Parts: sequence; structure tokens; C-alpha cells
Amino acid sequence: MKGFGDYLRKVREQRRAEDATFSVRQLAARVGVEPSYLSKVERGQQPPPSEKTIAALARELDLDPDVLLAMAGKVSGDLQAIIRNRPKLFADLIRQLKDMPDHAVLRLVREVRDGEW
Amino acid sequence: MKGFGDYLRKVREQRRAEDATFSVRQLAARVGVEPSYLSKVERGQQPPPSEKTIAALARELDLDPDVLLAMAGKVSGDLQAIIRNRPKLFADLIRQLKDMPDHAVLRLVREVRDGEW
DNA sequence: AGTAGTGTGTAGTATATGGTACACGCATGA
DNA sequence: TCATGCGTGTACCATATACTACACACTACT
Repeated sequence: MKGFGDYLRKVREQRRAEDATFSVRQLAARVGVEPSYLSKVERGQQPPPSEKTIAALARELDLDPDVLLAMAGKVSGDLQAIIRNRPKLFADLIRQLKDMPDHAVLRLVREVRDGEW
Repeated sequence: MKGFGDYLRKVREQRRAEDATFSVRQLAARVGVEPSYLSKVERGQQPPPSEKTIAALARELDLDPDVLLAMAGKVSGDLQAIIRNRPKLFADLIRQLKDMPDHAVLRLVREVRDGEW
């Protein structure tokens, strides 16, 4: 499970190839943490940061926050809030979708979005 | 937001009316915590316990664990794991269902369960 | 009078979380 | 050579989480 830090470093280096402001120091400054902290996170010497910091990283690096949070072993607070509002409903639904293939779930997403039901 | 403790106490007292083993002390023992701790939780002097302890309480009191967890401001780890496995998919779906009425979501649950799609 | 069981008050604790502060050595360019 | 920026090592820290341990006062029964 060395995913989060390695991925972060990889993406940052990619951005940096085009834009020198994606150094550890400058990115850390924009994100609002100490450079040494970000460095350690990237090398897996520290566990992934808080949701807030991860969201800021996703913004700066133009990544999907939910995906980045997932790599950090977290689920965003707003999703959790939605589930907590109607726990039985959402718990049942999610557990039933657990083993469904991606395309099936995706179809559901689209059906709901397009109001075809 | 005094929900969790009050609800816990209410339900425990209900059970106790029929079964004297639902005292703070005995329930605490079965659940695996100190009586004084459970007492404080019921009176809101301590924040809700861990997911593990909440699950044990739900078992003993015959409550839905997801609902009890929700009252404690939590979402069960297994649901989170399902979401983390396919974050984009589930995040999109859940956010789209956020403002849907119960019966609509419920219909979806049933459709998936019955394979009508 | 004594024993058992009840709820609760006070105090303390171990571990995790999410970082900060500062200094070091290296590279680059003026 | 000297300032600037770089990544990183070491040390420390504040707050939250999730409890335990123990004593106390009360009630009910025997």
C-alpha cells in the first residue's frame, strides 16, 4: 500500500515538467503545509494528510478529489453526510452495488441523471 | 445534537423493562466497556464510542448498526471500503441521489435487487 | 447488619492524527 | 562568492479519540 505518496510525487513531477512552480516547496505553500511535511507524505514517511489538505492538493494538481481521497483511505465528508441522512436506504443500495460491474453501476448513474425512470 | 446518547438510553430502558440484564453495568460488560463509560456516553458526557463498540451495542439492543452509526456521526467502514474501491462511480451516484425522495431511491434499490434492468 | 447490584463522579491513560519549526547540504545563476 | 531555491532530516507538539480504573452513594434483599 505505497499508493498515495508515490502517486502524488509522480503527478507533481509531471506538472513540474511544464511548470516549475510545482516544486515541493511552492506546492506546499499553496496547499498550506510545510514543505518538509509534504516531502515526507510523498515518500510515505507520513500517513496521508487530512481531507482538507488532500482536497487542496487535488485542486492544485487538477485531480479528482474523491479519487485522491480514496487513495488516502478516506471518503469525503460530504458523501458521508449524505449517507448518514438516510443510512438504511444508502447502506442497502451501496451493499447491493458492491459486486456489480462498473458498466452496470454507470448505467444506473446515467439513468438517474437523465431522469429516465 | 443530543441524539445518540439519549436514544441509546431510551432503547436500553425499553429493553430493560422486559429484561433486567439491560442495566448499564451488564450491558457494558456484554459490549466490552466500563459501566461508567457507557453511562457517560448515554448522558452525552462522552462522544459516541468507536464503530466497533457501536456495532456491539447495536447487536445487543437489536438495532440497525448503520442507523446507530449514523446517529453517532459515522459511516461504517465496510461501506467506506466499497466506495473507495470505485470512488468516481459511487461518488457520482451518491451525489445524484442526494436530493431524490426516499421512494425513488428505494425503487432503485429494489430494481437492482430484483435484477430488473 | 451485611451483601449484591445499581448508576455515576473523578482522574488518568495510550494511541492516533495532523501537522510545525528549523536546520542542513546541494545546485544554480549573477 | 553569495544569494536563492531546492529537497529533506530531526525534533517537537497540540488536539482528538477511545477508553480504563476506582471509589462513592444509594437501593433492595436476606
